[in-house]
Amino acid sequence: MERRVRVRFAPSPTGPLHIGGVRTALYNYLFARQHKGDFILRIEDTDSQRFVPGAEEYINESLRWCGINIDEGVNEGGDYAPYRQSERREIYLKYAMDLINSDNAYYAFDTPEELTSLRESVEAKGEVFAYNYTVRTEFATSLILSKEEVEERINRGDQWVVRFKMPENEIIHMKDLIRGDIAVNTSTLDDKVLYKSADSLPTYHLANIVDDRLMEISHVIRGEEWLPSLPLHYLLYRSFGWSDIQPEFAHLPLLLKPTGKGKLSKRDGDKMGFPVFPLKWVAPTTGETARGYREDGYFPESFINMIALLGWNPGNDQEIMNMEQLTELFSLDKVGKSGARFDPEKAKWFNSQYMQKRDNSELAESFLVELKERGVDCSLDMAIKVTSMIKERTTFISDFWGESFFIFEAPKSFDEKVVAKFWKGENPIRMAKLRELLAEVEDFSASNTESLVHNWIKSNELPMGQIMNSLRLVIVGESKGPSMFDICEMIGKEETLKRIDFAISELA
RNA sequence: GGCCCGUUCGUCUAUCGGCUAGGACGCUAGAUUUUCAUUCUAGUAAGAGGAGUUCGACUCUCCUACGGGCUACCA
Repeated sequence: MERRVRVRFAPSPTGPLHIGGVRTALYNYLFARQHKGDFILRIEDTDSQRFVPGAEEYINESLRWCGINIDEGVNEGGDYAPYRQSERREIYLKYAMDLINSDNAYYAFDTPEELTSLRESVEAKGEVFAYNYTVRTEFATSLILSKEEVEERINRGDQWVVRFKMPENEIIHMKDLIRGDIAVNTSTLDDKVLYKSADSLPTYHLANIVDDRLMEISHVIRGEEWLPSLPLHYLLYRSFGWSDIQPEFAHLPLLLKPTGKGKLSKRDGDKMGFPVFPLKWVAPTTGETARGYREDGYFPESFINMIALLGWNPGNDQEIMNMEQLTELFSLDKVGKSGARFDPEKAKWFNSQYMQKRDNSELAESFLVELKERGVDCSLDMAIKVTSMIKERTTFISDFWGESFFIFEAPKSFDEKVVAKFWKGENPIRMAKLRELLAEVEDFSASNTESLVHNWIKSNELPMGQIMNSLRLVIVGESKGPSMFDICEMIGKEETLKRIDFAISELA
């Protein structure tokens, strides 16, 4: 019998959710949906030192914005609650004790300070310090201390940790859904801390394995940075006797900087001018801010489409896909093995694609918000007309104003280069004549003015380019924008004539 | 340093032993347009290097180089 697919996204609330984290969440979500399984959000807040207020809310809001729906989680609840590890703390100690009782782990009484200084002195000699089978008997641990001594130390309040007793010289064979078979010799691994008495909390490794088991997780899909700890996780499952029901693993390639070395970081975004986070973030303590895709004007569909293709593809040339299509097409064996450099230019291209698909009235409503802020009075109807006129030339809604300001306000100045090029010879006189012609026009619709003006140009054998560019200079102030007749219709007869008059007197 | 993972156009990638190596972004040129942009067309550009297996290798194996990750009482 196939077991029910249950996957989880398990971020740590230590700050804003990174774009790579969103991708991990997305792949988990797509996998769950495709297999009619469950997508779980588990908050891994076992590091009391690094906890950041607001980070959990940020994670939830980010996923909501992306359209990644959570089946079970801190806000949604579920049969396996609680989903916040800090609320599950009493669970973990028992499992840590089980490991000690089965001789797979042991108490260690050395303090972090002792270890740091020891590590430093060893490294000063150019050697590598590893807390493993070669040295563990040199420390105060339950491996060498008598049972009574261990109890006495614990009772008198000495701090302790539980460390995993990593086997010596054993080859661990693992399977990764993306990378295939992997083997590691346990002698290269160390005795990881699983539980710490200082805050009565487990470390990631213990909490993760215990919760994945308890929550009946079927597939662990996570970032490649976890690959080195996969042998430990295998060994933990084995020590608990859960090897036959452990989840399958898939380690995702990392997101790399657009240029240079290393993985994508907040600094890259700051330096190159693109967001690294889905939403804007304000650090609660420092007040430091980081821009977000939402605030930068990206559509969530576009954002999702873009990150979905970072490290995965459907195997054909299709690039524009919505969540339903992604769900249908997603496959772990089409996930790439190597890290993907992030390309901000392509991100923009995706948004312009989605811009064209967007409904005009929806876009217009967003545009109206900006117009209002600028003190521009505009009806929804008008905004829709403007939108349909300019959207094909934009990537973000924030581009709208720059592409349409001349519809809402007359030019106060005129582009010098365009003036030099077109406001010469007979053109000023021609504009005066054109003004007379337009003053007589009753029906100011684009189609009517267009045919009238074109006829006038033809019958008088006037140069089309000179006339139209001069008119554009007069009406817009520079050499850009959609069809002149559309613009004239939009601003109306009165305004058109006014602008011609103003330009003639101003440029005289 | 050690361990693990990876390596096709500048970037994201297709190819699962037969390739004249395909698509997209970007860039360049041309066409369309009254302008700018859009759009369309075309061009640019890749299998890290070396051995081996094979009739045949981008695809499989090994070595080297390079890149990435991990190496905390962080996740």
